[in-house]
Amino acid sequence: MSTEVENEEEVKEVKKREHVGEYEESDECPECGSQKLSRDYERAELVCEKCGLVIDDEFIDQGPDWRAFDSEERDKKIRVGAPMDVMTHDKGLSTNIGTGTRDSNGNSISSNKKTKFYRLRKWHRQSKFSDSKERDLALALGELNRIASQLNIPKSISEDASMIYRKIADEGLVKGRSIEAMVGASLYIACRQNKIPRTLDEISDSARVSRKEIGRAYRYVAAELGIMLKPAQPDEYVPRFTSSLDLSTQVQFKAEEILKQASEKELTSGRDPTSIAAAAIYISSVKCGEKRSQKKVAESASTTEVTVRNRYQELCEELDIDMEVN
DNA sequence: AAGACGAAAGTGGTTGA
DNA sequence: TCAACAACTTTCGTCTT
Repeated sequence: MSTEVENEEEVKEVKKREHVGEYEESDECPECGSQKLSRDYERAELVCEKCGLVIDDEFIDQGPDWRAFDSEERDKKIRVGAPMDVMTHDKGLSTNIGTGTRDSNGNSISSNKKTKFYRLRKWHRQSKFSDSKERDLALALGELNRIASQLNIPKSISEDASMIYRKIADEGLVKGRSIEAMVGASLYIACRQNKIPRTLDEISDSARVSRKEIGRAYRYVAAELGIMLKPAQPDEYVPRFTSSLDLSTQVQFKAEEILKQASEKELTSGRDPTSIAAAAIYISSVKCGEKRSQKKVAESASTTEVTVRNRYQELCEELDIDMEVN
C-alpha cells in the first residue's frame, strides 16, 4: 500500500491528476468554511484540519499500486509479491504476521500487546511445519533440490519433479516408504518425461539410497499414478554425453544420425540405450576426426569399454560402417 | 605406454514354469 | 519360488599404434 512509499511528493502528484471523490483538498469545509482540508491516506478520509469534520471518506486511493521500500524498487514499480515457488514446501506463499507497531486504527499498541504478538509470530512461524506431512514435504523438497543441483538438472525439470513428488505425497504413497527413494523416483520420472533421461545409477549416486530402491519406488509410483513412460531412446542421451566429452555438435548430429538408422533396423531393442548411445558417439567421434578412446566414451555413459566395443561392432556390421577409411 | 581387442567368468534382473 | 537366460561387467592376456 501507499503507506510504504516514503516519497510523499510522488503520491501527491498522482492524486492531482485525477479528481477523486466528491470533494477535493482545495474545497472549503462545509461546516466551518476553513480551506485547510487534508487527506489521511491511511484512513481514507478527507478531513477539515480546523474542526476535524470528515468531509469525504472511503475515497479510492489513487496512490501507486506497486510497493517499494527503496528508490531502486520504486523505479522498478513491482506490482506483485514473490512468484509461486513449487520448490519450497509452502510454494513461497505462506503468510507472516507483520511487525508493525500500530493497530488497524493507527494507534500504537501497548507493550503487553507487543509481547503477545511476538508470541503469536513465533507460533505462526512454527505452525508452518506443524504437521508431519508438511515437515516431510519440506525435507523431501530440500533433498530433491540437493540431488538436482548435484546432477545439473535444469530448474524446469526439478520443478516438474517437485510437482510429481507433491502428487505422490498427496496420494499418500510415501507412507511407510523411504522419502529419499520417492524423491529419486520423482526426479527419474521428470527427467524421462522431459527427454533428458538420467539413469537410475546416476540418480542413486547422488541420493542416499540404492538404485534398487529408487527403481522399486519408481515402478510403484508409475503403477499407482498410471504413469507410462516410453523406454528411453538412445538419442536422448547423446547431447549430454557428447557435451561431457567436449565433442562438437557435428559429432552429436552424426551420432544421432547413426542411431536413427540403428533404430530403423531395430538394433536398439533389448539393449541398454546408454550403451548404444555410447557406441554411436564413439563411431561418430572417430569419423569426425575427434576421436575419444572407448574408455572415455564408456565412462561418460557410465558403462564399460567392453560393452561399448560390442555395441559399436554390431552397429558397424549391421549398418555397413567402415571404420578404416575416413 | 596407452588404447583396442577378445575370451572367460561373474553379476543382477527378467521370464516362465 | 526357482532355474534358465540375455545383457552387462569385471578381469586379464594379447596385439597394435
